[in-house]
Amino acid sequence: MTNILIADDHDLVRDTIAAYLETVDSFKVFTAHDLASALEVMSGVDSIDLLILDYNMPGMNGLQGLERACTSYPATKVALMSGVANREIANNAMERHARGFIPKSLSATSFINAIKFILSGERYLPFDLVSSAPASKNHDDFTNVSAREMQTLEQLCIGLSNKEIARNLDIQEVTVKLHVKNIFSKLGVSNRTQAALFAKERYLF
Amino acid sequence: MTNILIADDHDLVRDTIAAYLETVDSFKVFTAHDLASALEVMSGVDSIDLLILDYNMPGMNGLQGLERACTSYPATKVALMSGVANREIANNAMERHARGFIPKSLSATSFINAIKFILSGERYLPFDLVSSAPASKNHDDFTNVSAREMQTLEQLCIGLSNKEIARNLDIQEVTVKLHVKNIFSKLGVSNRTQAALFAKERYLF
DNA sequence: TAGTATAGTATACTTAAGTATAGGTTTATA
DNA sequence: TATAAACCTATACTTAAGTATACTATACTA
Repeated sequence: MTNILIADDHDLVRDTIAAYLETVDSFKVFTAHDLASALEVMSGVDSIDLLILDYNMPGMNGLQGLERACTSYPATKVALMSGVANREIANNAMERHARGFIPKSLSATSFINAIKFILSGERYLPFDLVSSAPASKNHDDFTNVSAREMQTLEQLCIGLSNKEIARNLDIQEVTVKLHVKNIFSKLGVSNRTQAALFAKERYLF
Repeated sequence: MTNILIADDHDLVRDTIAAYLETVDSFKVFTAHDLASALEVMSGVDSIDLLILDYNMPGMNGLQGLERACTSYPATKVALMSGVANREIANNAMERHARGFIPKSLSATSFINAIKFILSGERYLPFDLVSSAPASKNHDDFTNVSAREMQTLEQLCIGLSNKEIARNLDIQEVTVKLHVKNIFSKLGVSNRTQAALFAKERYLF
């Protein structure tokens, strides 16, 4: 027997999905109308295999609710469901260890398939939401770079000249040159193009 | 009744998959051992709903076989199957209108789910293959750039100096400068850093 | 309080980048 | 066979980029 807990504040949506899930397969479905009551159900039932959280639901607070559920019940697979198929939300959710992102625009059969996928250990993200997914930032290579050098690097990353950067930061061009030179040695590159590419590859700006 | 044609040159793999598909659901499964015989079956049967092509199979010729099948039978959903879960191949296949990419490392239940997904109109790509997928290239902004200028731009995009580019292309530095200047005006940028960023943003190299 | 890091400036210099004009070759196309 | 386009080179020049050393000033820290 597979236990599924579905949490959504829209009664109609939640209950019809629950009813549908119980008809098509041997699922035992629990429901909740917000995050608090969802976590309450979690603590009362022996084991929920899959927890489906609505993104726009009291207590969710963006992706904080997702993280809270994931850390509180690591054995349970947690998926996020949302009415708007936002790419950024989906990617952030997956980065925060969601097992799946379920847009409500999905067809009923696709919805079932997605749930089966997640239950079988796969992670599910609709293809049209991942066709160009931005990777996460990597700040490790920039720990030695000072604040002012960082501002310089930021302007360098849009292809500005030293003179333009000096004007924008309201300092002399020689000072910019100094910052630029320090950036090179700290990043291990040898010119401004390499520095810009280096930062961009690590999705700094 | 749903018709599925599975084409793979490994008899054991193909026939066990076919047998498995017929047991779990109401699928009518056809088989082929290479692309030529697959297309032959296609022309003989009224309608194949899903065609599964093995990437390493006689007649495939990389992704040419996929394209051939897609264009010859636009009404049929075509998925690519491969023993090695290569990200680049998967993305290229999806760009070439494959309805799914199925790594053979998939579990049996996930395999079934993937097929159901594709049959229901979704497109399927395993999540671990898309966690940081590069977007599709955009060549529109580079139609006026000549071949030699393109080679120059490529080296410029790794932060090389004019002198280094000249050495690599075995031409004089002045020629490189000419190419670089032409690149600037064609791309509408004003220095090499902007040119590199411009190309990178469009995933050219 | 001496040391260290960041930040800014100044002067001076070398090298690279970028612009401009002129002229040459090959190759494909009208 | 012109005529264009891509490709390459030469000379000459201006500006930007990058390096080096030396000198302030502030703020934090051992």
